[in-house]
Amino acid sequence: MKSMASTSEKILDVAQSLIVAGGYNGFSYADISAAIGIRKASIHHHFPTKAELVSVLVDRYRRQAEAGLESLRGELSSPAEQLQSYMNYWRTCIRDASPSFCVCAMLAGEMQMLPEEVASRVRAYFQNLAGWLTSVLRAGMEQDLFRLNNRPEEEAQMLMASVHGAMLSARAFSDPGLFTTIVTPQITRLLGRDC
Amino acid sequence: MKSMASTSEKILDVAQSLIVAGGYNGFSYADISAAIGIRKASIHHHFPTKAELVSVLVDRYRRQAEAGLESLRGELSSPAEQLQSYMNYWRTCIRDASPSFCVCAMLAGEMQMLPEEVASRVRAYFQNLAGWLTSVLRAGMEQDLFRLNNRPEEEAQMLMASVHGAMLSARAFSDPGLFTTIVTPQITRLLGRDC
DNA sequence: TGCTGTCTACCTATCAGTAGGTAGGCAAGG
DNA sequence: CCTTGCCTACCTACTGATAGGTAGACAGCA
Repeated sequence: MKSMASTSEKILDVAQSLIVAGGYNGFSYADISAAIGIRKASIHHHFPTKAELVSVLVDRYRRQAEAGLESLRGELSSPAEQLQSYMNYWRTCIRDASPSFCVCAMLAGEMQMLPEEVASRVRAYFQNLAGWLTSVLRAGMEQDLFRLNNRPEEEAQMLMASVHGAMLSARAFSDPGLFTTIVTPQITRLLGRDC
Repeated sequence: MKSMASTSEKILDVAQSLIVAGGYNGFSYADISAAIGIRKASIHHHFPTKAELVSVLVDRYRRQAEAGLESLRGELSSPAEQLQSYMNYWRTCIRDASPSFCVCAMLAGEMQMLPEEVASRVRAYFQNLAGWLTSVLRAGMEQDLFRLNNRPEEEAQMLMASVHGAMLSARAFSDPGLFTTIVTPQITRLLGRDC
């Protein structure tokens, strides 16, 4: 009864963890094949080309993120809590699994040499996340929960950059706690504590 | 008289631009060979293994950064100007050459699958940069130029994450201006403008 | 003479991707 | 009921290209 995951979903799961560890060029069909115990050729049956596999993967990732963020907005009334909860998600990921990282932040670094079909989907993820953060910040501003020094779109970009940069630093220093150290004050700052 | 660069320096230069574009797994000896017009085997003469090449490259990169940051501290008396000037360096890089990125930020993402000799050097770069930023922030704080809400070490980490995250975003959105949009307010914030 | 840098020619391993075949499920038709 | 035909999922075996790396020859220069 456990793990009803289809083969193609297993392939995507493994590929995702491999991308998180080493990026687009950091994994091969052979790696996936070894991890889930089917032949290389069988993976090509599900995903004819690598670009297609990663495209599907990024689409799925964006949809999952979209759904997760949307449900945060539904379950938590306060924009401040929504923001905090988004940050907590990553804090937990990074604390529990050291190899944790945002798939799209990883791929964004390799943007220049990604197949266009993949690159455009990474852009879509960034746009999506920026949009969600913007609307949460705007809502918080209108409720006088946040005291923003810049336009919501800009503050959203700043926050997003902090989160991704914090992931990078946490990984560089092999220190999961560093993520919180970096991100928490950025959220605190928005809570009007500065005036 | 122009370009007295030795072959090994040319190799490192090309390798660096290739890493910036696609990371450790994103380039090969064949790529370098094609770019500077010598055979693959000749590159092995200068750098027997890829791990060694990248180790030397990161060492050189760290030394150059170290020297550059140190000279900023020598030439500019105000910590605020020093910080601004560090940020300007990257702003210019990113504006002028779209494929611009910090070598070590790139490699930090791949940390998990980097040869240990490379990984440790990437860590050294991050430590070095964090140290410089910390000391600049501390100096500015003591001169009452900065109004820090956190300890200088933490603010340094926050700033570093913002810079690297901003590079990522600028690349993801193919928008060099986004780097400034993200980083400038972070510096402004330190200038005590918030009270 | 011996060292430095480059070359040609090669190696083994792995890459993404293909060709062609097999086993089983399922549905239509006799 | 059972056969025919198609489908999905997987397989073995292979391709051409490329990966990082090596061996040994040769030319020029100290």
